[in-house]
Amino acid sequence: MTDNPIIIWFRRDLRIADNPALSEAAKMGKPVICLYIYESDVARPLGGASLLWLHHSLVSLAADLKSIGAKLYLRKGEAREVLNGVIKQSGADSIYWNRRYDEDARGRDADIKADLKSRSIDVKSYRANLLSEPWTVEKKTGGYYKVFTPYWRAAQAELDTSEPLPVPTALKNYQSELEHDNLEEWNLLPTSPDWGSKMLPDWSPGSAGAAQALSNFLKAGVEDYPDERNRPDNETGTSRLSPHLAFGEISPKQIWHSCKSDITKARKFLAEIGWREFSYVLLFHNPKLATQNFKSDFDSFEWTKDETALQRWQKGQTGYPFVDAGMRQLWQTGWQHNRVRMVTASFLIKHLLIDWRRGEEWFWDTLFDADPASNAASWQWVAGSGADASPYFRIFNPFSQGEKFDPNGDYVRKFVPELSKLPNKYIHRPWEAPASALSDAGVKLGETYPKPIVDHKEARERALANYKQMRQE
DNA sequence: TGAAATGTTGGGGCG
DNA sequence: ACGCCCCAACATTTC
Repeated sequence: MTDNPIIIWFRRDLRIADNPALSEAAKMGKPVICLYIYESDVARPLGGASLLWLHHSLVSLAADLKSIGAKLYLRKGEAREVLNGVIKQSGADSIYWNRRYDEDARGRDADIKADLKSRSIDVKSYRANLLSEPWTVEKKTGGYYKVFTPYWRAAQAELDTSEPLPVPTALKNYQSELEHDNLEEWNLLPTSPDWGSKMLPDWSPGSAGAAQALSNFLKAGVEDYPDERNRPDNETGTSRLSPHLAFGEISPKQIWHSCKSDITKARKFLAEIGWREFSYVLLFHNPKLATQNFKSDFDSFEWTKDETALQRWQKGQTGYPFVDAGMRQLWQTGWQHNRVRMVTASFLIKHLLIDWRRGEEWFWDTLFDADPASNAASWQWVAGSGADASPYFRIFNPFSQGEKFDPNGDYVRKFVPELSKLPNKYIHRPWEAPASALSDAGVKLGETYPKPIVDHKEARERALANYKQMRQE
């Protein structure tokens, strides 16, 4: 056997446990070069929140690798050129990686694979971030599932829920020096202003943080998830694993395995893993999922181009406390509770009639968990343009949703502090509060907190009329 | 994983 | 005892 090194190309699989590419490379007994490339030629660059997370996740991965005797090499540039350079410098004769599924990355990976193979480099790719490949679950009549429930029923029979791979122990690190970037020089962290350091105390990027989040969630009781997941005022009601999953700091298989002792108890929670898998099926078969209506009848829909309204939604100044709390939670913490995502997205699309793609872009930029499949599929779900989508007439009421799922107003008070002294009765609808209640709470509508940007009833009727018209055309 | 309008039922107040 | 009205509570329909 030659002693030529193997390159392990890390992408969105920033972990050392249950990492097939890494484990397979370790098995070969050859020196390994662990490499992360900050690709400069991607179709859709990461958003600001994702870049911040990536920085810390890479720091964490480097430490994890160090603990098993390996170094993480960082390089910026076009993947093909970087890989060619590393091969030339190191004499590597193999490259292993874990697959990714968005069209741009898939295309690049396929080109690179063909090119390297033609030069007798051994290229191997693995499934690491999904429980089944998006092309494997098919209907009996052929084609892929476009409705979640039958998809998930069929998929569960085919999921790979085998034991997650352990952290490789016998890793032989490549010993010579290689060209290497300094992470700081990539400038992934925001400066002037440094909004990042305020966001991170809530989070711990990296595999250890992911494991901790999972353990906290399971301790709180996964059996309570079906109800508690709807309560944004309960900080332990959801797993908060989404950013960790998005960067591959934890694998869906590891999550599944942690629930294995009682799958029934965890069924609702695991169904959310199922939605993630389903989103990847949709993305795989619809590469333009983030920019093109899944249902083409929506192509004729005339969205409004109200920049002021868009900005008020983005900054949490719509005058609907529950919506504003959600948008401010996103801006301040890089995350928004799932129940609230449905409400804020519905508000942008249906109350303001703004194109779902504007919302998708905003979430892409501001969410730590921004994911090419989940983000696009979920926005289309709310718009009604997606597969198995929310029906056009489903319009979330921005204040009754708050009253139902944040009954004590704790969530609103946390993120919309200027309303915090309002009594529960009016916390979700300050425009109905009598003048005395407002003045007692120090609220001046239109000054300290905005009046509703649109009237709910009118906006609802307008949305129904517009959607109805589109269906008739 | 919706909201609102409309329909139905049944108890209680009351003449 | 009876009919009538009101209305809450629940069910069904519609968007």
